Amino acid sequence: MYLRTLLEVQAEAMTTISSERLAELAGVNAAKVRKDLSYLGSYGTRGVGYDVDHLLVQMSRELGLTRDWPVAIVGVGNLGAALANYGGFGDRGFPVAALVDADPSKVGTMFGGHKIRDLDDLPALVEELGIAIGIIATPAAGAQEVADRLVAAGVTSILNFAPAVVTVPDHAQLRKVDLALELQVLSFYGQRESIGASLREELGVSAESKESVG
Amino acid sequence: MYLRTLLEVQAEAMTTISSERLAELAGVNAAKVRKDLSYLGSYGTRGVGYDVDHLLVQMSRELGLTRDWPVAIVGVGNLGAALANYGGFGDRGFPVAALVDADPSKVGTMFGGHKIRDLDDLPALVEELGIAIGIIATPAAGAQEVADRLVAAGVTSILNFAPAVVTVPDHAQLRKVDLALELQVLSFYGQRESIGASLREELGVSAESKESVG
DNA sequence: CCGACCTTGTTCGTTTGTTCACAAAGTCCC
DNA sequence: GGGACTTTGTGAACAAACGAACAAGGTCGG
Repeated sequence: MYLRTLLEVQAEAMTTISSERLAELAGVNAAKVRKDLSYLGSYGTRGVGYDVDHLLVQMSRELGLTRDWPVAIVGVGNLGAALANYGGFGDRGFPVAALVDADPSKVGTMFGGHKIRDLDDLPALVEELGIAIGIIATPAAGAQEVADRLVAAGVTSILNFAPAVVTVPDHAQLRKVDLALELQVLSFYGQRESIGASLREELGVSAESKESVG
Repeated sequence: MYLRTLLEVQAEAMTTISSERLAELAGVNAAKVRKDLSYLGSYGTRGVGYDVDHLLVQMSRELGLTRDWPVAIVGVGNLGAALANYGGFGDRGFPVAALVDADPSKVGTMFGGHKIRDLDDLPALVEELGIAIGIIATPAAGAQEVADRLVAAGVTSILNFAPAVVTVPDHAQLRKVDLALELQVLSFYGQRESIGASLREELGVSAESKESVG
């Protein structure tokens, strides 16, 4: 998040930035910014702030963003296809290097400039293309097996879009994005609001207005 | 998450479930399950567990999932188009009811069965279609304005896919999904692993093998 | 009807994460 | 060159989340 903010700051030709300003832009507390940045080392200058360029270099290095990380998308259904077409990954250093599916009728066909490969080809793909990250975009039922096969093939970073609990060995990293879950959380607040609204209506009370925290 | 797990459990024709089993399936601690479920009320039976059907009803009601929540996708670029085509939202009670874009050359054209509407139409769409949730899939630069206009139009729940810090008034709810950020986090661990691997190689130490926490 | 057994609901100590507050360090103007 | 001012880095206070442990409540077999 800091990285993204710093890139914007850099684009505005600012050479240094204070923790306070960075906190404001990133939407967090200034003390937290300083504590977080201190893990990189003491790169700030008291009385001045942090050198934007230097911070960006250090941060990119620490985050491993000085090289590209080829990703494989497993599951070329609705979501997988959508993600494959979405250009945002490649732009940010995560080129989609392979598409994989278990469905024999899909394997061998082209999609978005890639020939869809079989799940069994995973080890070869890792070897040939240096796949570092696997994206699971299969139905929930197949997610765990795909994860297992990704790990077996040597992929140690997995991003799971399938709405299922998936576990991996400790040496592998797993993150999950559950789109429906996010909407359900919003639905929860929407629900509470509806209840609040009908209650207020019933009681003839006007809604309180709150100020944004920024 | 519990809801999803319970639906699977229900599909297997189990009528009751213990906090321990539910915890295992959901990948969390049993005490946490009991604490979480206790917010719904005391729906468990000591010595037996929780009634799956009853829990599902209570939970769906509490989460506001007993009705559909129409969503509007703002920004029909790569990501917006991908999300619009992805059927997963509708299946889960969040039908895509409208597509909105600021680009005049897109407005009026059809996409995935919807005529793309102008940003200015938002208040009317909220009125006509009962849009409850707005999904921001624009470039980062436009995200804040879209959020402001969604809120102004009466949408109080927003899911932001744009890689930008967006703020909303306190009465509105905002959640964000940053796909590139997730990959960057994975890259960080991948990077550490690479460093670890080269260090170990240099020192002639073999990698430690860790057991999964399950 | 009773005792053995199971599972919930909740308390409480522990850990983790965030924020405040301030000394140390450095800049900048006169 | 010196003093006023700014900003970092971090120790200590505060807050939130987690998980172990256990009493209370309930089932079930005999």
